[in-house]
Amino acid sequence: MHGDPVQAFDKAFELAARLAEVMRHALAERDLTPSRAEVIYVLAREGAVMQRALAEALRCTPRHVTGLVDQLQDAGLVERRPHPDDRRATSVALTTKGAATARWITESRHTAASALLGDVPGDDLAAFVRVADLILRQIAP
Amino acid sequence: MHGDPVQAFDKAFELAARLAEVMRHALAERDLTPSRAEVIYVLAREGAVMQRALAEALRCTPRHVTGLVDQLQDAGLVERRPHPDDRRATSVALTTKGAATARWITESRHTAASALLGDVPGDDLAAFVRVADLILRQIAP
DNA sequence: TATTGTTATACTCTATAACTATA
DNA sequence: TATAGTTATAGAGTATAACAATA
Repeated sequence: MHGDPVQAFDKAFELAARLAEVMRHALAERDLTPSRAEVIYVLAREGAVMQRALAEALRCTPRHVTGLVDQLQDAGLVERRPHPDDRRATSVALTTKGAATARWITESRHTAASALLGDVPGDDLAAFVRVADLILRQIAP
Repeated sequence: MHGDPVQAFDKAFELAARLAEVMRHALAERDLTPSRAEVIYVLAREGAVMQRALAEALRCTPRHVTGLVDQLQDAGLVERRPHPDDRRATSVALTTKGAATARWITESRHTAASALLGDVPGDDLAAFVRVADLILRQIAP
């Protein structure tokens, strides 16, 4: 069974479902959800960001961002600040605790990657990334 | 950047999120959700199945199966029948329309697999499946 | 008039707990 | 007493629409 597209396709979906489950479970340890974690990830990468920009980054509605930021703010991970140039807008940024959570996420990623993939031959990993990239390009938004 | 575990790990998650989104979108065309589609998939593979067994196959609660079967029954895709040996139990099976939907799912899978992976070299596909299998074994339930 | 964010409302997916009918 | 399924209830995630303040 070498290189059957349907087999690889099914495998990708099975992997998708299981990884999502594992990720939800790991994030729950810090009372995070995939969406909340993505907010933290975006803020760690980009610094202070308008809620509107968050909605675009997460591809969700502004209303939903309000809720996510509410939750993260209640948990002390982010803070709202008035936008310096536009008094309608709200700027969101990580708190010290939020930055620590971002580091925890990064470390967990590295730890899990080593545990799951540390023994995989480099050529196989490279092929995996090639195929994944190809799929991602073809289903790009 | 040949064979970085963290890169492959991140790629797997990105792929997971996008494929889930694509699948939800494709299934919505027939008013299906991933869970409802999985019920159909199980029934297509195993024939008539007790609701209790469905709950185990989907790794969800019996209560949730009640709801899923209700929805699929309303849509005319499955039917409930009394279990021949146990009057407490309910047996669920595909209707003719449900069997047709199962075939549509299979065809869609093949079509999408060809479109997304038809041009990928066989060796890369095989490596992709190898890595995916390795990850799946390590995070097995 | 258009845009930022919020309040109000609702739908879907999923879970726990209590209950009924059977085993 | 234990099991199969259902009713009742609840919580998370997400969406649309109407509205406030500001641009």
